[in-house]
Amino acid sequence: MNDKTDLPGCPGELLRQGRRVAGQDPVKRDQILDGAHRVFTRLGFDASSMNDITREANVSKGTIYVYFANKEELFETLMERERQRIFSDSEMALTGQGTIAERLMRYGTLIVRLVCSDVVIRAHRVILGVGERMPEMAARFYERGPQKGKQALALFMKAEVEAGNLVIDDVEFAAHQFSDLCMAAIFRPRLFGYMANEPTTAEIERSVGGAVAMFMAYYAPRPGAGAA
Amino acid sequence: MNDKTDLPGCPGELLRQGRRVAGQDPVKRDQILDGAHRVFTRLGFDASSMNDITREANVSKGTIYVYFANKEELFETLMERERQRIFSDSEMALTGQGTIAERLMRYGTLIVRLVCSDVVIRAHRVILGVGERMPEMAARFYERGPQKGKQALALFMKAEVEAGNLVIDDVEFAAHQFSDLCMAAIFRPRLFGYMANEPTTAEIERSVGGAVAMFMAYYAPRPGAGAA
Amino acid sequence: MNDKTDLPGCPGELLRQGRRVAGQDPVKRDQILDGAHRVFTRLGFDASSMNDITREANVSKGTIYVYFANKEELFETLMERERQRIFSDSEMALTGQGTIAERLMRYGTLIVRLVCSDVVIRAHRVILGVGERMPEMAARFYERGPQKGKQALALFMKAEVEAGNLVIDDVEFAAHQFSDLCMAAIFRPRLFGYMANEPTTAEIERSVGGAVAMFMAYYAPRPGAGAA
Amino acid sequence: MNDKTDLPGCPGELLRQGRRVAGQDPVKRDQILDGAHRVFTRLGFDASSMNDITREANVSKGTIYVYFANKEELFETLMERERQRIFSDSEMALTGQGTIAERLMRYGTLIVRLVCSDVVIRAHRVILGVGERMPEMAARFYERGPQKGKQALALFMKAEVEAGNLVIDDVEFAAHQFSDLCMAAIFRPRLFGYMANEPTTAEIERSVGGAVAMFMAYYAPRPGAGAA
DNA sequence: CATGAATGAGCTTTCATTCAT
DNA sequence: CATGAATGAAAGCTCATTCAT
Repeated sequence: MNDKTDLPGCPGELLRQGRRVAGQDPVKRDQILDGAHRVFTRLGFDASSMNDITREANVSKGTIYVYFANKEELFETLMERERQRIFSDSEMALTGQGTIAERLMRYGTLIVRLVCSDVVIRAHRVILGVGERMPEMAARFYERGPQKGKQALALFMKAEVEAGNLVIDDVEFAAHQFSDLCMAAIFRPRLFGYMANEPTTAEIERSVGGAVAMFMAYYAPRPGAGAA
Repeated sequence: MNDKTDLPGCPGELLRQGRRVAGQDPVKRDQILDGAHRVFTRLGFDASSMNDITREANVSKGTIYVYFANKEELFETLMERERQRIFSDSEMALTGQGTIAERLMRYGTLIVRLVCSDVVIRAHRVILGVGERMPEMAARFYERGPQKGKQALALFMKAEVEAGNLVIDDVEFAAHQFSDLCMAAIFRPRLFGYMANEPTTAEIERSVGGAVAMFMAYYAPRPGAGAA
Repeated sequence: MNDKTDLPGCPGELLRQGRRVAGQDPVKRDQILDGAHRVFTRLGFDASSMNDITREANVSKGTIYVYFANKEELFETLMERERQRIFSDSEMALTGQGTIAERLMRYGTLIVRLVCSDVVIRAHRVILGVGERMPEMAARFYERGPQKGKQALALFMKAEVEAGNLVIDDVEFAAHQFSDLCMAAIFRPRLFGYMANEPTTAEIERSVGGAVAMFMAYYAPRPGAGAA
Repeated sequence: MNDKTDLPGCPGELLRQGRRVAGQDPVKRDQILDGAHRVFTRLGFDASSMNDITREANVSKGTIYVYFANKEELFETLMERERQRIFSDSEMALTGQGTIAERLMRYGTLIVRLVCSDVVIRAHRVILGVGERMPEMAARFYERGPQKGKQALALFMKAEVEAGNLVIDDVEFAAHQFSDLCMAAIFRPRLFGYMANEPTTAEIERSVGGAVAMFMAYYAPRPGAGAA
């Protein structure tokens, strides 16, 4: 997954050749992004001032503008980085040992813990908050984030269907169903802050357990019973 | 000095009797809220200026401040109004004729069409965008909006469980499951703008149909087969 | 002292003829001035809003503009009224029984108590605060207020000089000297708020007593000693 | 968010060491104060807008807010500076050669010329104009300004009393008396703008001369005559 | 390169004044 | 006449961005 070629923070090939980039310090760049992350997730895009970021990142104003053309580019770069961090290894859970149910359980547990974590929920809110004004960015976040995880899940399902272990007509749709079922009573309450704390392991287990049970009841062929 | 309503002899008790302030024009008030709605959903809270609203609502700056103490109060009032508008009659769908599946189908169709509509999705984004800074407002929106609908659904399920038509251990949880299943492949893509248009009737039917099928397969007792 | 002919609040002859004045209610007019007085002395001219006055006077905005053309005219009218109230009867103290010293004592006591009272000190501050922008008004306030009192005092002195009881070259100057001596340690501290409370009778007595003693020591001819 | 100095890495301790804020330009600071002085003394506190000051000081709006947190702080800083400038060396006049009368004459001349100068009278008006709303500031101005001068005078008198050259019971009171006597016919008319121009040398000489004469007549022991 | 002082457009909010009722 | 809702210019203040050092 070579996402790097169209990072918003690196607008075009010029950057990798011209003198602006020469000598840029990736450590300082990350330092800025780290500060920006704290500020943006706390205040949202508009309410965050470049001064806030400057203070939080412990760099000067001018320095930020060396690394990022403007506030929006800084924001987009940051969100790109966050997306990559968040959704980097969700598919891992599907590989490995165990029954289908066990592997689904592992996968569901991982994504619920991940997606409903404080940091990810906050990132969601920030992105959604500017979704109307930066539509491609929000769409891209979804496409390369959650959507990607579901594709991996769909591929897994497709393999199991072909192996005769599952009976699913539309695996992409089923992947969506399973994912959303896993966080059924969690994701939206978390997003709105109605559920203040990260879900406990017990809560996650129960939710994902319910999802797996329901999913298997419907999609796993039982002797003498068709599903879809 | 702090003189929002511009009423000199406004004795306080009168204010809280009928309309909010004696002599205020509810039509103009709604006119302001309508303008504010257009602006806020387009730009989000912070990026919307009072001037934008002034222009969109076709009232003067001062007039807005006669009806609303400040930008935040205007926003909160608006969001309250939107919430009430949106989630006023979702439970209707559950009453009326038909089998359980038919009624669930009706309910699911209604909430998906509603919650995933452009206007509601935009309202969600706006609220989520300020969720970090106005946490109670976002939480209240969820509690009195989506949460309420789910409670009605849970009550319906409880009745059917008691009638022996469904076998459900935790109806609240099951209500969440059903709701989220209904919009499985729709809500999140819509929220992020990945799915640009409102779902078609066909898409909704398919999604809700899948949810009903899965739900019934798991929670409706079949002769000789236990569920939970 | 027919001051009424050039009251700022009665701009010209038109008012006394045209329909604007016909039917104006002097009670309501005073009601407005009373409210304005409370507000202006509390906040100063600029920081007082017409709404504040409206609230304090318990009249509507429009009503104020029936009686006064604008904020400035209201202010000037008020200050004119206050001046007349304050400095109406200071000369009384000089007439009546008693030695020169006794009468000076009476006069001094009266003006110190008056001029250093809370209400007059506040009026002073308000007028001085706008003195740069409404110079004629402030000057007129002084001319027809304090200055007038001093003229009465000078006349008294002149009479006593002619009677051979005092030896004074320039009575106007001596009147100033006596007046300022009376409030020597009081007026300026009061004006700046350094002396928070109105002077007590004892303080006044002492201050005026000192003034009289000093004045008499210098200006009253003693056998075998010339003064000025 | 609240970011007056625009310094990101401004660690707090540095701020209170030398100049107020590391890197701030004292020349520009004075430039702002000079402009503010012109505007404030012309219009008073409330009627002076930050834009006026901006224009008069020839700096941008933002720059003012780098040096001063808000309008009030700018004003207070300015008044503090003016106070120090005005009342820095009034006591000098008392030291040096000459008889008591000569030294009093010198002192009186100096303070009258100073206190009744255009610039000081204007400063008085501005301060008094906000005295009701910033009482401590006005009181402090008096305490550290005029009051201080009088204390020096009182000390001088005390020394002369102890040397047997004067007979004064309460030197502080006498100092007030002498001071106010010096500007008897000048200070108040000036304050109200009734005396439009700064007093001439002749006027001052006469006024102070009268004060010295009166003061000495009362407080200087003459052979065979007691005073108080 | 890094810095942060300077800019000025633009923000939210206030208020003297008007005028339809 | 009295009322007070409406107006819109102007207030204090912020902040993304630039640029001399």
